[in-house]
Amino acid sequence: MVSIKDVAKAAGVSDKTVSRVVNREPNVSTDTVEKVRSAIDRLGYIPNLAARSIRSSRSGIVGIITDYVSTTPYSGDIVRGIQAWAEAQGRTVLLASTNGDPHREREVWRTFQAHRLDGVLHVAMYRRVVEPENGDIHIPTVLVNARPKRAGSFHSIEPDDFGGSRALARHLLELGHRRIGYIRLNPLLLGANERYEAFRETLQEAGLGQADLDVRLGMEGPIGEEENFVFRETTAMLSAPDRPSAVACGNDEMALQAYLAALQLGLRVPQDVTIVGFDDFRTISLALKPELTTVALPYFDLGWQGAEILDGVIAGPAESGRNRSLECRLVPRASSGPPHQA
Amino acid sequence: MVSIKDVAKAAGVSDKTVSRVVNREPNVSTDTVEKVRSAIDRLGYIPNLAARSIRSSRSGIVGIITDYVSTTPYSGDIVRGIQAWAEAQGRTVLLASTNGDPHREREVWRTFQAHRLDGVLHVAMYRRVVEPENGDIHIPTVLVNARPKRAGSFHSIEPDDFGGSRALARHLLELGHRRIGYIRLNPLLLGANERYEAFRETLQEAGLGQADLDVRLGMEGPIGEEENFVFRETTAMLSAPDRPSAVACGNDEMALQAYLAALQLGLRVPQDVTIVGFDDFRTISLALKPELTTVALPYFDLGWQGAEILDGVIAGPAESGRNRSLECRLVPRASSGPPHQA
DNA sequence: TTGTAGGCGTTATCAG
DNA sequence: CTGATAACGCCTACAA
Repeated sequence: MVSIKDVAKAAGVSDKTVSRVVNREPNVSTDTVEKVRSAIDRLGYIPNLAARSIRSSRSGIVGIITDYVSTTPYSGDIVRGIQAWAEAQGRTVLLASTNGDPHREREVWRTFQAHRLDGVLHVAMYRRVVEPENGDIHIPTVLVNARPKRAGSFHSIEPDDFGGSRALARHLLELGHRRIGYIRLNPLLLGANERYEAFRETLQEAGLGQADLDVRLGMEGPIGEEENFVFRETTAMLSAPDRPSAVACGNDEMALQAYLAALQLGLRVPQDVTIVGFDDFRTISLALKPELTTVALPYFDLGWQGAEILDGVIAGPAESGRNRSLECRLVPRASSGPPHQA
Repeated sequence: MVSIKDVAKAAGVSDKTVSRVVNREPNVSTDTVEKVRSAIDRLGYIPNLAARSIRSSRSGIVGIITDYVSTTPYSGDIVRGIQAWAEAQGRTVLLASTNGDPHREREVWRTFQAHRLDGVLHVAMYRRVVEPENGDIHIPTVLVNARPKRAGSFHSIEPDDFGGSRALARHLLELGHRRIGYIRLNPLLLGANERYEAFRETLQEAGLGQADLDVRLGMEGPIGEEENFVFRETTAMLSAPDRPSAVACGNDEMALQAYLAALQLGLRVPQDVTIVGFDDFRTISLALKPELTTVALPYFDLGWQGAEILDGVIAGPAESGRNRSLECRLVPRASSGPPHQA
């Protein structure tokens, strides 16, 4: 491996001078710079960052800790967002995952510490409350798609499921729907309740009563091995004589199953029944015909902005943790329309 | 930051002795080990890997280079497979992506070199032929889900699309189908042609003629912004008077659209028409009702085994690159059945 | 503008 | 079994 000394020898200068050129320090004659540059190119010298980080005790690396394999494969976008940011900054990203095992997580923190990471993004693949198992290891940390157990103990960034769900409900109201079905997500998911509550609340404010909202549980059980009732429940819901004119689903996967149930009953989307989802999981939302009206989860931006926040924490004094909320925008497509006039 | 010297002082031994204990070298008295261990715990000492890698010129880090954002979000499983292997080995994973930009890729290789990575896994998110842009940087490298442009220039590991597609065709033949539709993937994808060729060939060997196979192009155009004809073509195919009794789709997303087309025509799956996919993209294949018969792409294992191969390359002498092929298994579910007896 | 001495945290070598 | 010493590649401090 060619080192700074080799370059120095080849260029006929001291190693410190090479160092100066590499780090663009001032006070080096144009001549010398030229000589050194050419030697660097000729020898293919690349500075050893490990050696550099020993001196500066700054590695230029940020770590990502993820927990479970995603329920929504799309949540990998969070990681992409972080990466994109890191690349734009000339930083590097170290990746580790815990599989939800606290013991494993402590190991990861040790590894991160051993690499002297500048900061850590603690990413939850589904939105939830977390308590990082970092023992007594203090590395600037930001929680992404999660909030800390003890408010203020960490900076964090989350999607605004609540607002997104309100927008969705308003959309259906504006189209004229007055009898609406709702298929709930697994109650274990933090987003599940917010989405449902926002939806219910918005309809209530518009004057709809209990009886106008037909709520069914779509999934239940431990994450990753839940039972799935969506098809059965939607079929039941749409077979009833007073069936709703619109069905809102907790996410896009559920909406897919609602489509199948509706079609199997001979109902057309959206002429006979409006179906909407949540997440804008595009593999599904764009593959469905007609394409699915849904709410976009800003996964990429959660990652990117989370990284920005982390950068601030690394640089500045870490005041008490703040929580940032990211808008979830309504994405109106062809699966929603006015109710069928029976 | 507490260093090895602090521990040495606290334990009343030399720093080398601490080093011995940390690295589990032999020839240290139980007594000393005990003393050192306790000092380490007391002080919370964690070895500085950067310093270690300076001496040993081995970082213990492997890099992952990915190209495009996946067409199939499931292909993130390749990365998970690598990670799982790395974690089992006590190695760490550095992540970078190129977005398909050769300039960017050269930068990534420089960064990897700067970190003195032990090896690199060059991962393609859709299967294709690649030519790593590593300039004159020589780090042991294995291509995953891809093959090298110049055969033998790199080790590589790929899924056996061909074999998987044969298995799928045989499955349909065994069920008794004799008139079959096929929706082709974007021809730009390497897997597209293999899947189609294997399928056609297998049917031909079974005595089916040109007229028994109705082939349609499902997608076309640059990756990520292709035009999608699946719904339209499947609808046309299944509306014909001599419609096929089974439709094979290039992947599961296409199968989803084929379902919608069939249902909209009032056809039941599988009683009226069998539909099968490819990839076993479970977010779709398990959400479809009935669940989708498909072929599983061994993404996770591509990652894991790719990492194993890399480990061999790092350790041993790098003989000329070999290509390993991973089986794609048929996953029979409820969407395939015998043809309807008209 | 340039070079020298020394040290960052670790391990290899070799002597004790 | 243990420790002194040097070295890894780089940078800080200071001197020339």
